[in-house]
Amino acid sequence: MEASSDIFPRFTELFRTTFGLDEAEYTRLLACFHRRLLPKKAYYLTAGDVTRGKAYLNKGCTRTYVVEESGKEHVLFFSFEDWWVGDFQSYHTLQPGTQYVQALEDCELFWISRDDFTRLAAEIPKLQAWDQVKGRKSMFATLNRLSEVKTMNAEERYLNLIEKHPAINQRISLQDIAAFLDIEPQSLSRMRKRLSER
Amino acid sequence: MEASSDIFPRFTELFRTTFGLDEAEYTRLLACFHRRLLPKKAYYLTAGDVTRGKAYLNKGCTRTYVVEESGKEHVLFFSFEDWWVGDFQSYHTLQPGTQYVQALEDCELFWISRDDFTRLAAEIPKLQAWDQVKGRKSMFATLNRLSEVKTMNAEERYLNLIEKHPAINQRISLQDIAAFLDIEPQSLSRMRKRLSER
DNA sequence: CGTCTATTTGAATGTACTCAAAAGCGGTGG
DNA sequence: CCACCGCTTTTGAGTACATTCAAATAGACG
Repeated sequence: MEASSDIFPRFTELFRTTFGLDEAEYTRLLACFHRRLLPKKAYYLTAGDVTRGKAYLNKGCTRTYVVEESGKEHVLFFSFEDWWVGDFQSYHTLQPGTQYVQALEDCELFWISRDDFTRLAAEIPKLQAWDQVKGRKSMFATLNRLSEVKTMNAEERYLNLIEKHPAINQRISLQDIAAFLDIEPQSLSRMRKRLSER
Repeated sequence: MEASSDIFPRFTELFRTTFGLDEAEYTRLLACFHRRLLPKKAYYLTAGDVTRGKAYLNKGCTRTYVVEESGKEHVLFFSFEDWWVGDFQSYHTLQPGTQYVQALEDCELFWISRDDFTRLAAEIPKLQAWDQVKGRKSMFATLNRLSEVKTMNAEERYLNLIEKHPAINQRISLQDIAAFLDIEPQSLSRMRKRLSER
């Protein structure tokens, strides 16, 4: 991928400013990334795939979900601009994953292979450190999600979601939000009506 | 702590055999651990504590739980022999934690301070690597737990728990298992009756 | 404008919940 | 050894709320 910081300012800032890579390191890093477009409804990953790399989400949003035997879908989380997407477990174990990652809007991804990233990380200690910190933060987030799912009911989790992502209703459909809350679309529709009546 | 592999064979095996530390490294490591007894019902951690180290659970079992505003307790997981206990987030951020870790039986812990572990890990690369792998595995486990909580109902999760820990009913009380499943003790009692009638 | 999908609304059902009480169990002290 | 106490588990009855099945309405897209 070629340098042209105009079209991905956040990505540039992440590695240059926030993260402190010098010009040479950044150029080398950038050369390993590949731009990939994912149209709405297309899959970045499906269950059974082995994750071959990691992807920076520059534009658009995705849902990461798992499917129970009955066929019901459960959204683990949504991802938006400036997030990294992929199946963490499959990435590290090289085993087939269990997650689906689907574009909910037309997406632009910057993709880097596992091998390239591993090599770069070995050469650039800052990158290694960043990856570890990112892994840890992701762990905190997941543990907090587990707490949340266990301690809060669907309505509390809905209000929580809206608080964190005020524009969520403009970008994510009712049924996807319902699949995130693990309730039926009808129940979410009724919940919204109930909440708006206050 | 002094070397006497008889009383903690799994711990010794973990670092010597499985992990491959040499005599000198192991002795140095062991010197940093402190034996700590935790009587039944005592707390290793409570919400608000900053986790100052990590602890290897040599004997006994614990519950790690969070409390919702109403006062209801939700067990995130149980820990048994050969597990490490602590509040992962608090350990890394040095912020007050949100979890309670309570002994469900008389416990024996081998405790090491964050500072000692950090220093040792810097000196012994294998230890560093092991810690990272452990962190990753713990991440997989948490993500799988999140999936499980979202896709399975209380009965499925109960059967799952029994499958993984067949002796759980001998060691953990009905109310603690109910708090793990996020249902009322009455409901678990009825569920057991229903299951035994088949 | 018409078709297809998403959302809303209605009615009946089921399951876990709450409140309440009884039964079981373990430990302590007389 | 037995009686009592506290705590855990079981059982009962009524209630609340999300679900299911079903249909109507609204919105999106060609």
